[in-house]
Amino acid sequence: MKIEDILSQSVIDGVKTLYGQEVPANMVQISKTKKEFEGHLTLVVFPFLKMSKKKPEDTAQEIGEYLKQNSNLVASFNVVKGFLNIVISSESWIELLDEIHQNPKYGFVPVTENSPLVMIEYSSPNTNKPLHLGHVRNNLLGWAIAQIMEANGNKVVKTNIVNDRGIHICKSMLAWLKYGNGETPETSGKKGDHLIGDYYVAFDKHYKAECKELQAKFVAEGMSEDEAKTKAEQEAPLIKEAHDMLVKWENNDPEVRALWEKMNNWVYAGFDETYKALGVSFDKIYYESNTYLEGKDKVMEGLEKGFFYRRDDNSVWADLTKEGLDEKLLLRSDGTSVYMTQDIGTAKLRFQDFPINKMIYVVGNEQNYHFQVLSILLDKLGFEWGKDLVHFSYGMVELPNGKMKSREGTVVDADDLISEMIRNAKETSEDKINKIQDITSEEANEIARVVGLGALKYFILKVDARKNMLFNPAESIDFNGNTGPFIQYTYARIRSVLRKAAAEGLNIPEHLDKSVEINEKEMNLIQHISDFAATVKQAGSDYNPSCIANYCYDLVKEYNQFYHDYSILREEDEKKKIFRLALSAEVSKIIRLGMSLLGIEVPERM
RNA sequence: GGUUCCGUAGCUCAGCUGGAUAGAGCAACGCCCUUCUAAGGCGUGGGUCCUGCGUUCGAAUCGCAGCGGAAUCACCA
Repeated sequence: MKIEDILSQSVIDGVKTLYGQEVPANMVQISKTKKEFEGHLTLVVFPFLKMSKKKPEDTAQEIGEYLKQNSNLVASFNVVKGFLNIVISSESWIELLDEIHQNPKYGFVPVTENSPLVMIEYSSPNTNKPLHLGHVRNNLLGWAIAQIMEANGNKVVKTNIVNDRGIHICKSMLAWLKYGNGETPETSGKKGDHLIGDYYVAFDKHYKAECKELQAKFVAEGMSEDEAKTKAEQEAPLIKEAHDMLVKWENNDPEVRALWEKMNNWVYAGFDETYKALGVSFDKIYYESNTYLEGKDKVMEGLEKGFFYRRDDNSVWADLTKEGLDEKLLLRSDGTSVYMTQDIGTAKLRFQDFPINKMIYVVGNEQNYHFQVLSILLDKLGFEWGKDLVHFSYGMVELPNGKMKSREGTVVDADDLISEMIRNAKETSEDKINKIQDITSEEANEIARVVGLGALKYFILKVDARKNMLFNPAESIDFNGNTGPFIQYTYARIRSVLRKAAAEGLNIPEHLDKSVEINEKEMNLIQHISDFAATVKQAGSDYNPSCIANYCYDLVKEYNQFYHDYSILREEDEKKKIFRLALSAEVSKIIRLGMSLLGIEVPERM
């Protein structure tokens, strides 16, 4: 049981004994003591003044004395204004550390058969271009939140809905046919997704040229600039051809379908490489080409029940003005479905496939409105989890001169970024790696991979997911300071100390010796370690990986100060030496667990 | 215009279920490698927590208003 909780109960008992009044648990505010003051935990006594009818200092003194008498946790206390600073006994701290020591997955709630099932949708790429930095943020957040949900005792199904059909795919296909000369990933040496992406860009280039020409022609015929532009964009031969191709695709034209399949497979092979490099995976992948026709029947059902209405032109709409939103189109006048219809259909399929208790969509904040609507619609249509579906909405990744725009070529490509990070890590480590004598070049490469990715992942995950974040390609991601490698480095250093200790025959006992005298810094470290469980819980309820990242950094920073102050292996007092090794081992364990929630690997040496 | 989100050091970000003198990293400057891995530690300088009003013993944190920025409001996905 947590020290705070036990102490909190003692405070409740104390107030009752002293002032004869029951206080609700939420009135007991216990927080960590600020660094400037002596003590571990601080009770804010202001809420009790009305009961004690005394000055804050006197009230705090009284409660402090009660606690010291009645709780064996409390070693001493001091009062500063209305704050009661409590020093927890060193024995209690060691007991707590021992408890953590016994539990190799401290802070993780085990998943059982009866655990709720959470489905997490993330990644969800289009198959017409390679993944960029925005997708990287999505994938890392999706993976991290999946790990965090699992650590909080949920069964997790990770899913991906691949947008593999539509006009954008046809654009790539058309450009490949027109300008490709039969180029393949094999003949060109390009990754499949990059190859297709190049043709998407090629389409856009030629299309723009056509539009410009046409626009000039229409203007010459007497149209206004704007009118001419709109008309040109609709009438350009290339876009018409692409639309024809889409119609053929929908009519199952064998040639178009074969080409579509061939090119999509190239893209999937490319995506798989990127996913593998990022260390993310999925349990179930849905393809829009299989699901885009779903959802119509659900809409019709809603129409019959009177949730929706049909306009004169035959289109179907939901009126959400009562919910403070607009009206939303669900079926076009030609009866075909739109994005929203598809998402309803996908939801239906998923519910058939899995007994979902909770659905989390990891999708950018540009779609906040969409998910607000989807939630209401699913609820109306009788999906139990519809009302409280979670849209894990994350901010855009911005560049110094604004957003990434694929058409303007200002995207940061995921594959390029990953290999750049690994290369930088390799260069950086070359200066330092000679500290480790016996290291093979394979191991050096593996370290560079782990560190490079660690830097990238931590850089993205440490910032609050809701906020837009800035990435400056000119200043590549750092390896010093508040970074992934800093945390990884601390881990590797602890592991090195533990290896040396083991070589000396020093082993950490199964149960820790409670008679060791420990100092303030050590107690603070134990307190910090024990906070891990609460942090994991908070990350799970707030859907917030960044608090795990910040927790790891704080812990590592504090450990580094400890590490700097004491030479563990040179310590004369054997008991103390063992205790410090045990403490270090627990720190390394927590770092490993915390980083695993972020999908960041930790190296045994670096 | 409606809705939603954001605004904290020169830069990138923490802190936000109200609590003590608002924290890190980067950048600048100065110390510390014969000492378990210096990707480290210590120190100096740097703040109108966008503004105003309100609630409160107490506000960066909560409420309202304003200013500034972003997203969205498609028979695109």
